[in-house]
Amino acid sequence: MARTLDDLAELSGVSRATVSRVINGGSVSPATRQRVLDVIETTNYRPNLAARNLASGRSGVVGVVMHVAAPLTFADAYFSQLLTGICDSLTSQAAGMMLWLGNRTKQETLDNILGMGMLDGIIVTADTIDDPLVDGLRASDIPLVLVGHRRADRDSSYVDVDHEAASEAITAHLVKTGRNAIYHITGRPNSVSGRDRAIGFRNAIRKAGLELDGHVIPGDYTDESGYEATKNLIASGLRFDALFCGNDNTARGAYRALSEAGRSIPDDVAVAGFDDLEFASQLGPPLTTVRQGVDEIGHEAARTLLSLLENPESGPRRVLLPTELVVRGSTTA
Amino acid sequence: MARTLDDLAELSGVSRATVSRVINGGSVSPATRQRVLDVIETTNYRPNLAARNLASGRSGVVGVVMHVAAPLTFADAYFSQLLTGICDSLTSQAAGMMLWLGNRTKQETLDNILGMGMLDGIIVTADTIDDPLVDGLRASDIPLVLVGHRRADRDSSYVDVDHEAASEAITAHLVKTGRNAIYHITGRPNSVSGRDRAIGFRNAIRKAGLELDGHVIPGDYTDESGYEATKNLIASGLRFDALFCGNDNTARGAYRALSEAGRSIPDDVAVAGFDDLEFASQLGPPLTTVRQGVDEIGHEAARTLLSLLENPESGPRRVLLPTELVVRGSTTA
DNA sequence: TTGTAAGCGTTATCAC
DNA sequence: GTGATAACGCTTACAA
Repeated sequence: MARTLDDLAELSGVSRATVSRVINGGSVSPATRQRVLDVIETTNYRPNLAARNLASGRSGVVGVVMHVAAPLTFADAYFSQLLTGICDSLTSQAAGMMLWLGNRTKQETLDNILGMGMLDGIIVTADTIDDPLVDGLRASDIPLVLVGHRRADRDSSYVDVDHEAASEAITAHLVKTGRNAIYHITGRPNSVSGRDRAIGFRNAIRKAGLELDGHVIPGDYTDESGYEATKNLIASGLRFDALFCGNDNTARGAYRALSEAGRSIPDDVAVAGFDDLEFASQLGPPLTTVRQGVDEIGHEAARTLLSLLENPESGPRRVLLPTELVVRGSTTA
Repeated sequence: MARTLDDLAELSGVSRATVSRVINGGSVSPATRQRVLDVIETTNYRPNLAARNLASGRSGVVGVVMHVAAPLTFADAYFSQLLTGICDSLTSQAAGMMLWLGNRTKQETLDNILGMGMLDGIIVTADTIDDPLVDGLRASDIPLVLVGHRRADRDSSYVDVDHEAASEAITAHLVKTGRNAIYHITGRPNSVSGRDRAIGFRNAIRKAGLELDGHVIPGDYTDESGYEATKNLIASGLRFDALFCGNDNTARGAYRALSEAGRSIPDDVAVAGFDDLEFASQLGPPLTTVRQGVDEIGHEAARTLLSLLENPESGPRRVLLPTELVVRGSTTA
């Protein structure tokens, strides 16, 4: 069993350089190429990545960093789906991936990642707005694609959806269906998506000329926060006929609180979410929400990074994926 | 900014070999060591993994392979928790990890993984009993730790819990609390854990001298399978006073069916699960189940592999982690 | 304790 | 189209 290029070279009676050309697609005569390919086939040869990396400067391995509070990582289906999407795309492109999960301190993780010293590029996602790790990574000279962390600066590549526009759209839908006392239970404080969704909500409410003051209630993307916020709102005695929740989880919590209070959805209160997770369509009534194809985001992130590596000169990639407003029974009769 | 050992050597006025010794803990005089360390500190040097790997034969990177049907990967909290545990342990040991998710064909994945040619070892988990990928990996000469895939052969290292004993224990608990028409809704066919849990169930029933024939109903670990199986059982008109479900998800489905049929838990039917996922304690009534510390399994898998790499001569590691019977309201008044 | 030098398995630049 | 040959950055005998 051939272990090195030299073995292959000897077995096929050519030089190592020629074997390398066969493998990497240099110009070789059809006859020799075939001969070498046969030998490769029968010997079950596998190139040594480390050596290849050392000689060429690239490794075929990209890093995936999810700098997210540990328990949160998979509580929210967002991250698992994202990881699945990225992994899937990368594998099909024959690129390896190294993974960093959780949120250790910036420096520790940074040393760890950069110390790897062999990553062609990095896909990074983080949940807080000003994540020092993201900044540290951006400061390094390794190609980077941010996910769900859109930046205003001109030199970052990112893949994201337009949370702001989507939120404005779904809020406008609530307005259009006749609601006029609309509240928003926000996502996690300091999260990029939470902030942007709240902005979209405010925009829509302002455009509709509706009351905004006190209509933004802090939440944190959990079922519980939706439940508590809704319960408090009910207890406050304020009139409300629609709830735009930071995500589907939060909406599910709101359902519970409304049901306990005997308020009917959508007759008394319309409820809208964000994400379109699997359970959204199975709630009673089915939840109106914004669908963002999370695995598609993952795929696109991988594609984007690979294209960036392929062609680094062509400047940063800035990809905004479309969302879809999914209207179901929770907002319309 | 120093990029190579040679840079460091020059800056600190010693040879490259000495710098290498400082970094890898060879014998160096305190004075020179300090001098070199200072230079390393100020230059923010990071060793090149590929070169180190090429020269030493080890990379500090382990592979993690989860050969599981894609949609299943994170539907079951088991795999996410496992991954989190592994990742956590590995990172804290300064070991990198490469990840392969999903279940592509054996050969494709195998080429991909082995072709990496730089992994020090692999942690592999798969859901089916005879996974060819697992066999392919075992056939390679790379150190391997199996998770949830205990093997009888004498030369595999694994980390698992004793599904069989745990199932026997929880079934015995049902017997002891006076149940005598006990049914088991199994886990996924061909899954290692599903098979072992069913064996444990059978053992307990036999020892109790109860009826076993027809009492093992096929399920697949999903909520739905629990719901359907229970519904059918009710429809069949057969008397039953206890249900041991393949996992907590399945038990949740059973709850729904029982509730729809107006049967009370635990008065009419006792229900038991397996896993002790977060929701188990929040069901009404709280679910009696088996707790297996999944993240601990992940930690242990990482530790085991690292120890195996450290000391390959000392033979395979075979770790069975303890489980805990958690008795709650679903089986006792 | 320290330095010298021989690899590790590729890729890539030359000549031929 | 093909073959020498010099990197790539590090580890590790072996000498000194």
